Amino acid sequence: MSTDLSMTSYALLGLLALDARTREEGLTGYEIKQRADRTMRFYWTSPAMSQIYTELDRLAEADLVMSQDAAEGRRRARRFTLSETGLATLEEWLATPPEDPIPVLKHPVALRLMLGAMASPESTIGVLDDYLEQLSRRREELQQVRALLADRHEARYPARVAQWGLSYFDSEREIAEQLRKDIHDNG
Amino acid sequence: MSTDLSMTSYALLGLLALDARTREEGLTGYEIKQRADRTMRFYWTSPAMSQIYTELDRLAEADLVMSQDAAEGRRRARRFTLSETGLATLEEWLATPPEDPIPVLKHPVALRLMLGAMASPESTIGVLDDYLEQLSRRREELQQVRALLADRHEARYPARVAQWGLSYFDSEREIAEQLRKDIHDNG
DNA sequence: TGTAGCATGTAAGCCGTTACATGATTGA
DNA sequence: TCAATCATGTAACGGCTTACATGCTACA
Repeated sequence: MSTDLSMTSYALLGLLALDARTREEGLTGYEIKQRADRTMRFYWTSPAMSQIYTELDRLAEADLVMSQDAAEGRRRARRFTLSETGLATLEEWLATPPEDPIPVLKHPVALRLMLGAMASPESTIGVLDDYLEQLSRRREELQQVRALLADRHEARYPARVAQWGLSYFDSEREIAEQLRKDIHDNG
Repeated sequence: MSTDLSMTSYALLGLLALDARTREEGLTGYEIKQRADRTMRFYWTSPAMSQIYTELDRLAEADLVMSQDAAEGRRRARRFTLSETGLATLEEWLATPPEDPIPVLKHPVALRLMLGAMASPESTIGVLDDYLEQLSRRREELQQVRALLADRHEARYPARVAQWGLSYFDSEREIAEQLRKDIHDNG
């Protein structure tokens, strides 16, 4: 058990596990991508389609997922479900606390801000404004996801994660506005 | 000009640019790594030593940095400084607002929380507690960096970035505590 | 005298992306 | 009938990490 998968593998197993609670047929690679785009991208990444298929092949090879070709009449499709080994692997992973739980953050705006002294205050403020705009757009998207999950007891954990994301966006908005003002006032 | 470098390349150019304002000799790869470990890792990544050397070679090849072998007597070392082209490239990059300014966040704790329903509340709370502990450790480290920069006018932009990081840690602490309580109360 | 820190590099390999290619089905 | 969406895959490559290898210098 547990040939040490990548985080993204566990994430895919997780999406399958979540789905298994409400459906039986499993998910196609395409559908997994949609789920990832809708929620996972906010606190992880949404892997490229090609990677999802590659990853699913690898997981199938390791007997962590089972694939089943589409029923006749329908468009060609492979539907993936968690195997028992897959479920056990996922549960084992969940029970093992992460060695280094600090998130990896790659913040292009902060990177630029570091060099703000090399640019005009106006252009730095412009970058912050762009960021603020993107933030509110993203926040709204996530807010809609959150709304779909609200009050569904089985979805309370995903709802909490969405809440986390909203809180992050709010905090970013606040500090970006503060820094904007600071730069405006003090250069 | 501008053969489209990776973000990390710009980050390295940025570290060289910051250093150039107070020193003339430039930095060794080793010293760049130290700078990156001290500050950059909080909002970007601190690249592996091997990558820094590889990257510096590439930048030197493109005439964006100049390397100079150590003066005699000293231990063998290559010191890197920004070239004029390098400075121009960096300034051009700074003037071009990022196409997609949303940070990439890979949050292993949020990923696990998404699947909290598969584990016991106690174990999920344990993960959050570990996270909170790491957070406060990290916060303290950054606080010290921040303290070093405080009140030095030339360092006001790096100080702002540090401030940003502190605000992020604070926000994370708050939401993690809230969610911890929520899970404790409602499972 | 020996260990920690300074300093540089090569090799192998993983993870993930973009670009490309193919084809079926639905609905306007 | 034509575009959008569903659906799957291959190839090439970039970025970054770990592991490994080497050697000097300061200092306890």
